[in-house]
Amino acid sequence: MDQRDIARIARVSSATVSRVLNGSSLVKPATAERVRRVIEKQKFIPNGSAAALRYGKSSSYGLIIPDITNPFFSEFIRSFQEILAVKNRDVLMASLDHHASRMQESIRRMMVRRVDGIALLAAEIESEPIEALVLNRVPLVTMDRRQTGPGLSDIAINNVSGMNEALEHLRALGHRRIAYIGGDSGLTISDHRRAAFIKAVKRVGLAADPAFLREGNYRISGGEKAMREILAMKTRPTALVTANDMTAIGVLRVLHQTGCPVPQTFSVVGFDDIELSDVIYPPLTTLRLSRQDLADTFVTALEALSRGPRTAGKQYTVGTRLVIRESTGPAPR
Amino acid sequence: MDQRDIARIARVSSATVSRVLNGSSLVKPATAERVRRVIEKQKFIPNGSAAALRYGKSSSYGLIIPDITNPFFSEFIRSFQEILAVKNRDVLMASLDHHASRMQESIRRMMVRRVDGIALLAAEIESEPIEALVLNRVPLVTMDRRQTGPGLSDIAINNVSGMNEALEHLRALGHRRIAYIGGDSGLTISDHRRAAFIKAVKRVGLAADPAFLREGNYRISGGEKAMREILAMKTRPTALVTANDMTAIGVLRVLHQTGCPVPQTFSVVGFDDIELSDVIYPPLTTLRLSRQDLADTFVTALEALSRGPRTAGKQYTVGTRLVIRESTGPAPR
DNA sequence: GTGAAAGCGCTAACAA
DNA sequence: TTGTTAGCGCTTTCAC
Repeated sequence: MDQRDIARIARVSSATVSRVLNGSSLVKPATAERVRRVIEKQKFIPNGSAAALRYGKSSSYGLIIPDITNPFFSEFIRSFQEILAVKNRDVLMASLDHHASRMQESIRRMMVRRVDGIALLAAEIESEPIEALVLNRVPLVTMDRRQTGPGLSDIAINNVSGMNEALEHLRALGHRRIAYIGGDSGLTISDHRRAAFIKAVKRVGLAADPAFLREGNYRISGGEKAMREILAMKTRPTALVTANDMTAIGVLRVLHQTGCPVPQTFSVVGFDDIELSDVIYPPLTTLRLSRQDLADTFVTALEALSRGPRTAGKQYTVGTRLVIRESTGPAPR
Repeated sequence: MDQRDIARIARVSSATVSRVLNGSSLVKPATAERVRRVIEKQKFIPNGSAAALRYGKSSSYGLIIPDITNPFFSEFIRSFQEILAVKNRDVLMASLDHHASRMQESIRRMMVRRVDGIALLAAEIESEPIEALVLNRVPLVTMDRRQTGPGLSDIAINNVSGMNEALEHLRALGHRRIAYIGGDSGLTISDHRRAAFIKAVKRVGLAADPAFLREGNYRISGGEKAMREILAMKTRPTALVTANDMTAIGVLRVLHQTGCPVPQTFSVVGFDDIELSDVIYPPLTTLRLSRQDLADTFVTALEALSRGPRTAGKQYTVGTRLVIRESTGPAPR
């Protein structure tokens, strides 16, 4: 069953059916109505592949994330899809799950599908796949790479204001030794966040002790490992800031196991504000990075780039802000 | 850049390029090699829409889930995608996020894309969208609907063996009053699971007190609400079985807040074994339902149905088994 | 072993 | 306001 069949039954041409389907104003209302009725009656479903072939694009976007089981990303996906569903666009998702090698393969699959653009929230990307995208005029929007170009936009996370808030909060509570547990080192995202922490520490008049800067992996396990190392130190911090909430959950878990009450022995500040943050014990003080805002910005950026094939990229920013719950308290004396 | 361009450069016809791309054995190795080199050199990416148009199918599957932020489903997605990526198939995902109305719309979008089949892990489905799928010969594989037909398979969760294990475990620990917190009532999935619980209770020689059968919503909030109601009862249970781990987490949270140590005051058994189960406190005793097995079965079922347009559906089963951790212990006396 | 050519279903330019 | 028609890029007979 194709448009021609509908056309035949409705006694019009297939062009008219196409016009009706696409809401062209050129069709006489009565004709349109007649065609619509036939479409309805026949339960006709247009063939998206044909339209995609004709247009050279598929009205879908690719989305590449590092790890779908990290709630931050699944919550992001939800927002991203929701926004695009309203615009009648599909999402082709790929989760790397810590196999960096999948990046190439995912991008290729998306190019075969002729996606109208790719949102890349994942860690590093090598220049080769980027070149392939540029070459094929596929818009790319990255997160916190701080690099733009033709068809390439970036969304920076403004860690700084949030980190400043967090450090002021901790400082006001009397903390002077504050540690940071980052993400996988080497990722630009980790580096920026870490740098924002260091800057904020200095800003409140404290020294950034290198021993207090630990590495994690954005997962619970990384938080656990780093926290155990910290507990083994002779001079311990009294507060910890982590690169994301999963890391903070790992930290809390170790503290719980070793019988260190939070926030009496340590204050903990997370990053992201995943839904779980409000549900774990104690509810986590954290830097909120709105998935909704982030998803909105990604869509805006993608749409802007989709307008022209070599539109200049833009640098966008989304902010963070402190949400105070119960995992922070006065420094132990 | 299309196949004809490649053909021209390689001094062959586009048919030969197509053959090379699809690994046809009809091409002389030397020719194939030459073509491959040109493809490589030109960084040619075939157009999937054209192939899809030609074939009438898109080498992709649709996946519909109720809630992507429930770890059970995000873990499932990971497995499902991983299996299909190897087979070079894409996944078109839709998360309903508790808007049942999105089902129709999602199915329609998938039909427009001419998916080769749909995996439906979501709650209820009305007969209308199912008919549309059958009419268009789109294979459908559902979970725990226990209904099959031409082009329609089902994967039942064998709750029974797991529930029996759980009840035997609790019974051996001396529990006699055991409550159940289910999912949203009215869903076939909830009903089956609840029925399995009741059966298992009787099997270990206990009565299934209706007051001990509560309703939840598969989310943390449902577990919290039900647990608060249970705490308000005059005769309380000493153990709880929940319809999924998120519900159990809600239960644990309320018990924590009200100062009831687990498992000393209540034993709690979850369902699913999401990765978080091992990380919360206390680590959750739960009925493991392997996402890997489930995803494997879905793919197997979809592929079986894809072979012929009206292949008879099959009833599959995946099992559950008890994982004992620390949220269960001897009944308080 | 390879090529020519038809056609998958749709849209848009042009004609009427 | 509507119809005719030429492709979009690919696969697949059918010839050679």
